[in-house]
Amino acid sequence: MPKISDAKRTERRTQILNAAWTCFQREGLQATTMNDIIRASGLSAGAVYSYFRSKDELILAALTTSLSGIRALLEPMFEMSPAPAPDELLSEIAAAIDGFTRRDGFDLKRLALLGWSEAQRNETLRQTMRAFYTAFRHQLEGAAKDWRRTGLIGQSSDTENVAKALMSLILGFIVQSAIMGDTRPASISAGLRALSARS
Amino acid sequence: MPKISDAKRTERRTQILNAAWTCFQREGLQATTMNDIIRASGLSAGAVYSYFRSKDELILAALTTSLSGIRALLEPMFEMSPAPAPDELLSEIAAAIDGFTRRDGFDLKRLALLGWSEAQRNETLRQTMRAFYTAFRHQLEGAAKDWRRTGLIGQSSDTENVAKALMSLILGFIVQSAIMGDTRPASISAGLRALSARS
Amino acid sequence: MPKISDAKRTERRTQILNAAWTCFQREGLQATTMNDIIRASGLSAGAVYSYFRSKDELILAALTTSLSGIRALLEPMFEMSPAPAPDELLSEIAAAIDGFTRRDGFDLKRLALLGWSEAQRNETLRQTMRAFYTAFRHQLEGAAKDWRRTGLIGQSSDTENVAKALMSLILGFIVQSAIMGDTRPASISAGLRALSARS
Amino acid sequence: MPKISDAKRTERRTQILNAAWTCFQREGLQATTMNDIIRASGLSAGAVYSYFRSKDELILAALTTSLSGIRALLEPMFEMSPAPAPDELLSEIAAAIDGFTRRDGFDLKRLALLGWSEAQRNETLRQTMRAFYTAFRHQLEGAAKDWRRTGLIGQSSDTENVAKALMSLILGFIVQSAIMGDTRPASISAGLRALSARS
DNA sequence: GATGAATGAGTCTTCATTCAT
DNA sequence: AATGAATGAAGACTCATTCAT
Repeated sequence: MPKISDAKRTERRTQILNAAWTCFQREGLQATTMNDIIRASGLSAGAVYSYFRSKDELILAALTTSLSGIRALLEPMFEMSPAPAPDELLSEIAAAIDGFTRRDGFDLKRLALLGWSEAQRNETLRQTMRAFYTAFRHQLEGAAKDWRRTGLIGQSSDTENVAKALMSLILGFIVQSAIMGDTRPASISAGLRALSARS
Repeated sequence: MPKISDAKRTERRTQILNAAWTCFQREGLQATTMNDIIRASGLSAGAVYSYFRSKDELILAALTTSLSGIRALLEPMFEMSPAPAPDELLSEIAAAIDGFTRRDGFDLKRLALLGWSEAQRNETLRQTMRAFYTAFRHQLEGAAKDWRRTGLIGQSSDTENVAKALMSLILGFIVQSAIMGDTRPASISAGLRALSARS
Repeated sequence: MPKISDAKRTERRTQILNAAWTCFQREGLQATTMNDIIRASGLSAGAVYSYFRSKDELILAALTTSLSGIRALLEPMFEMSPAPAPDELLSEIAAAIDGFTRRDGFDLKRLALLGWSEAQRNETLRQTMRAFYTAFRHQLEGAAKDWRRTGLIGQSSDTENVAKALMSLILGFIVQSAIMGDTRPASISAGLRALSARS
Repeated sequence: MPKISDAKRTERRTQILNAAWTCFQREGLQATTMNDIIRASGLSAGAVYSYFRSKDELILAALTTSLSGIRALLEPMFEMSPAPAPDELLSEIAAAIDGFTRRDGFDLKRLALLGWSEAQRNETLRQTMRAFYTAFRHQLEGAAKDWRRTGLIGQSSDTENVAKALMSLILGFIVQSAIMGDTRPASISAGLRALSARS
């Protein structure tokens, strides 16, 4: 076969990544063997290794691609001006994350848990994640500044802390949803609303 | 040789579990080898295997014991009556989790992330965790009912959702703290306070 | 496409063999991968395989060609009549071998060592080498007969043994030069001279 | 099995080394697979790897042990005083090397060729060999000094060169014997004698 | 009861070779 | 004729677990 087209190359990469995602979710990152992925991808060992140099690179690619997916998914929510109220923003973000799972068959939440664990022993991954979450929190802080300006939250609020709290609500939603399976996007925002509304 | 005393047995188990904790945190659950644990415990392979039948059992025991540790740690906070205000309770719980890390040298937060990941592929562990978190959330809901009664939150609040939101805040604190390393217990409760205090 | 010209074919073969030589010397015979050679040759895998059916064939060709190179190099030394004295012949041959290395960038001596090793497990190569060395030793024996005739060595000398000793001196020079790196062509002939000149 | 005795450990090591030697000679160093050695040793993969950390370590050990064997074999020849005449010393050394092969079933000469080749790409091995051959040549030079003193060779002889020439004769004997199979210890010394005895 | 050497299935990865384009 | 992507058997090595002593 002569030089393969770029489109084909990308398609093959995606094919392998999809196989990897499927396996990773079913078995976990370390427990998935390269053979699992190779079989699931329908390609040969050599082919898979010509696209990803090692299992670690494949793990990194799978997780990084997921992060990009979420970024693309959440980006639009921060472009509304003025920002939706906290509980609305929260429920929209949680719903988006939840929906991603349903739409593509990949459970972003499970993958997130796997990634956090992996990040404990993979410095590159840790850096990548940290950068991603930092950027994401910056966007949350941008919304918080909006809210402060428009009086949705107090004038003296520390927007960084607000962003951290919102971030926690989202991450905590992911954990509860993945582990307990009984937590819907709306529950969290309703809970936040209740906590905010003193009688 | 005479049967070993129960006290001795318990001590040995703890010795092994301590070794396991140390290794698990440093290397991750899957990446830790039995040999790592055996060496760290100062015992022989046979000895370790006479206390834990398999690596999986050891992982389960390590995580379950951690959960018990947290339970013991957090129990007292739910015995105050009336319950402290939401932001106070939150910061106390987060501080307790954070402090556990510092005091005993075991990072409960890292272990939590590892455990969530492992729970994806270990049904027994998943059940155990689910039960633990459910019980914990019930206690949070108990506090929420207090708050509703005392008017700290609205009369029509759904206390289950409040518990879910609080739970999220705690779990999210754990994630942020472990991955980003820049989130203190007080930040989250301050953020919650800001979100609650409309101008 | 029209059939490639013979000249072109020969050029390509040489190009590949040069690449192979370079790699073999740097990495050893077995440790060199076909990919190394393919990359070094600037051709495609398919192209290389259209000139040499297998790696073994390429190894054989590379070594055989080297042997031919040496033969061509040493041939003239046996055409002088009468033959130069033993120590002179020895130093000339050693110098020629040494010079080959320097001139063409290929270290004939390293290649020789690699070849001897390979000959242990490749019958074809062993035969080829044996034939080459036998022929070479015949030429040495021819010189020895000259010496016997001209009285440079005793009348009753067994010229075959003389050839074997000379051959040893040359082969041993190659080994010492390649492994120890401190042996010059002149050293060997000086040593031989000293051994011959009883006080 | 509780702690194994040192004698047993040594025996196991030897058992593995013997297996390795056998395989290396039959197949070559690189072409021998660990599985070959494992099967030949009668042990399991894990057992072999508990004695030798890697294939490279096993190769190194096999060659190093061989060198020690030769050293032990040749040592006594340099302890006679005065040293035997050059041709006698030569034939004794060559005969010893030749005999080693026959006695233990291991062909030291073939192993030598394999080692030289391997030394091209293994720095540790190269150092070890260089040290060994240097020491050996020093002993030859010691004999040469004896000869110079006793008038067997000229007073102005450069003993270093004499040693290099003798070394060449020995190494060359090894090569010829291994590759051509028609060269006996006595041939070389007879040849040297002929070369020395001008009419 | 304790030991730790031994087991061997299973892991990741490479690489000589082929063949569709 | 040439290309180089794909193949897949085979390699080195690991590690949870066992069991003879």
